[in-house]
Amino acid sequence: MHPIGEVARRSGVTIETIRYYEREGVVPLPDRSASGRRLYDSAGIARLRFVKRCRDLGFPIEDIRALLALSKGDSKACSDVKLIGERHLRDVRDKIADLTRLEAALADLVAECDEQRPHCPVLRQLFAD
Amino acid sequence: MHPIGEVARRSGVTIETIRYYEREGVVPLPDRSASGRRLYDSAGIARLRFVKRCRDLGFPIEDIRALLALSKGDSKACSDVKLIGERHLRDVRDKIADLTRLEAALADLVAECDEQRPHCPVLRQLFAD
DNA sequence: CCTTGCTTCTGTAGTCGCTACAGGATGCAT
DNA sequence: ATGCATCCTGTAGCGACTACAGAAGCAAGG
Repeated sequence: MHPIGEVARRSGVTIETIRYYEREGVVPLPDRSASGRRLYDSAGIARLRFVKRCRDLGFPIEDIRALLALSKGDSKACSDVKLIGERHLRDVRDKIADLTRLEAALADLVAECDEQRPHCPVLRQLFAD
Repeated sequence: MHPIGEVARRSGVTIETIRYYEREGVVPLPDRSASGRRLYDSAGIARLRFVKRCRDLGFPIEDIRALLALSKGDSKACSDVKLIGERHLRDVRDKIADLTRLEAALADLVAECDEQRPHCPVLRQLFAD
C-alpha cells in the first residue's frame, strides 16, 4: 500500500488532482492508515494512470467515468468504448476545423498591420458594422 | 440611448455577458435611466460588437482590453495591435498542432475497436504500464 | 386606474478541470 | 526533542461565461 505522494509520482497525477478525482467520484475512496493517510494499492495506481492517459487524450471526466465503468469487464465493452472514442474523435476534429478557420481569419487580419499607422486597418475592421 | 436588451440583440452579446464585461472593466459603465436601467449610445454598441468579434477570434479578455485601449487613437496603435495579433496567432497554431497530434493518437486507438470483445484492446492499452 | 406580460436589476452560485493556499497533524531521521 | 517532509481538510481562485431568485420597472390594453 502506497501513500498519495508516491502514487502521484508514479501516476503522473498531482496530489491535489488525485484528491479532486476522489471528490468527483472518478476514482473510488482509497483505504486509510490509522492516522487517516490515504493508501493506494496497485489497482488504485493503475486506475490513476488510466485517468491520466484519458485526460492526455482530451477525454472529459464524464467519459473517463464511463470508460472506467466499462473496464470492469462486460461483453459489450469494446463497442461501447468505440462509441465514446469516436464521439470524442469527432469533437476533436470539429475543434481542429474551428481553430483552422479561426487561424486563417486571424492571419489575414494580422497581415494588414505592417507599419506604424494612426488608423489601424485591423481595429477599423473589428469596429466595422 | 438604448436599453440592454436591445443592445444585446444588436451586438450579439448576451445581457448577462454584457454585465459581466462591465463588472470586469472590459467596457465602461454605461449611463443609467432615472430608474437605474442601463442606457447605451452607439459608441457603446460598437464597443460591444468589437469585443464580440475579438472573442470570436479567440482573443482572451485581457488582450481585448489592450486592443480597446489601443483603439483610442495613438500613433503606435497598429504595431502594438500586430504584436497582440501575432502572439495570439502563434497560440492558435500551437493549439492546432496539439490537437492534431491528439487526433492522430486517438484515431489509432479507436481503430482498434472493431467488434464486440470481452478484452478491449483500447482499455488494455490505456491501462498498460 | 388596474392588470398583464415582458424587461431589467443585483447578488449569488455554478460550469469544467484543475490549482493553490492556510493551518494543523503525522512520520521519520538526526 | 527538533527539524523537515508529507499529508490532511476546507476554502478560494482561475477564465469566460451562464443561470437563477426575487424584486422592481415599463408599456400596452381593458
